[in-house]
Amino acid sequence: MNTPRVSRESVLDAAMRLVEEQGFEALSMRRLAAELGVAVTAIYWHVGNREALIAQLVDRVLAQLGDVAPAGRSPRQRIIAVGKALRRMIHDHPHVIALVYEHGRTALMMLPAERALAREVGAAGLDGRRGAVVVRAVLHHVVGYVLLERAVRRGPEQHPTTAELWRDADEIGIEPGLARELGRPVDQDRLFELSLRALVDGLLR
Amino acid sequence: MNTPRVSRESVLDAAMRLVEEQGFEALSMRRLAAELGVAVTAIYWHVGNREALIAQLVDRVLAQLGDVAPAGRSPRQRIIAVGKALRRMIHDHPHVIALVYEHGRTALMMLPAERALAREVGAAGLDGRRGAVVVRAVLHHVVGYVLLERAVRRGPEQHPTTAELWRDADEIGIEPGLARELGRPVDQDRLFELSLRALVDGLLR
DNA sequence: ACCTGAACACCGTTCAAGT
DNA sequence: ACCTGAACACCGTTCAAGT
Repeated sequence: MNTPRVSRESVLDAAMRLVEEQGFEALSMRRLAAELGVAVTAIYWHVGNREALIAQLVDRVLAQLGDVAPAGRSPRQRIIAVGKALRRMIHDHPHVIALVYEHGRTALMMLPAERALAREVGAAGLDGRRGAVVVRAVLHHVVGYVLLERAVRRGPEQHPTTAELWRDADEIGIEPGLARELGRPVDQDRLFELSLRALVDGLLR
Repeated sequence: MNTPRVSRESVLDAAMRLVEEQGFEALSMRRLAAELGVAVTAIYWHVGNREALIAQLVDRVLAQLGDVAPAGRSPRQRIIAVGKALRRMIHDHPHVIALVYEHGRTALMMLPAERALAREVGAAGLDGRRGAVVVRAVLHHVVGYVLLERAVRRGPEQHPTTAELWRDADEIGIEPGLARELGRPVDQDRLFELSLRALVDGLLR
């Protein structure tokens, strides 16, 4: 009886490395096997099939993520802080969101932040119905924003550049100063913070 | 000289049908060929390779989408109307967003709505810098919201159901009435409209 | 308990060859 | 100009067989 060549953990480790270094689409059973120096079918013994492997990867990653820590004096400030922390957390683990999104477990990823928001909203003294709307609206705004950031960033070098798209804008009734501004690249950090603040202000009014 | 068996258009038609009926992942060159009753390689002659095929599909779909029509009396109402129309448009073409998202051309899909928003924001009398923030914040909110809706809807029947997730909430400092409310299913239409209104209110203040 | 090898049914893509 | 067939390098998965 000789020691096992791989284990569930070593398979997950290698899979995680593959995803982090080469992206989600590089994760194939055969490449994984080659990486581990083992026959493809050995992997199946340890983790089941590909879908199960990904599920276990998602579980592991979600466990690592950790809670978001709110900071600030007023409930309003703390709600905004949770939103910013959530975005930062997702940004710090770009491979995670691909994995989680592709496997349809976004709702679970958002749960810690949802709870943190619920605490702050409760502290702000809102009743259940109005409070739930605030929690969910903020949560949706933040996560949706990050998903879109990802989608747009992934875009190829656009054939028509952003500036060109707005060159003819005044001909179709768009104010020139506005068109010029919209032709510039977006400062995502600034836009995120401004829109989050506006949303929270609108919700707490 | 006999007539061609397929054309660029017939290939795109068949590909579109495949995506609409069986989803994006069902679109393979070989299946497409089988559907058309032709050798796989014939497709390559007409559309290039798979990536090029998808690009042409995206172009065609974006051309079909049409503009969003604003309605309402005040600029504020019209901005909200554009946001709602954009979400409806994306919802009406669920296969489109998969295609566009997967191919990184989300920014182009948003352009008509962005222009409609720019007109309304200009009419509201905001200057360039502030107006651009409003346009982009609303646009990001709406599209991000829809992307997240998609992600969450795709989630498998969660092992822990939503209600269970909030059962122990009061033990970790969450107000019971709020926890009960968060355990209920989300009314997406209502939440979308409320959060959009709040965002616009916060932005126009 | 743990691993291999062969086999099956799929992929996308290239290339020489046919009409 | 338009299409075929063979070939190559990939996939995920199952199954019988080995130790």
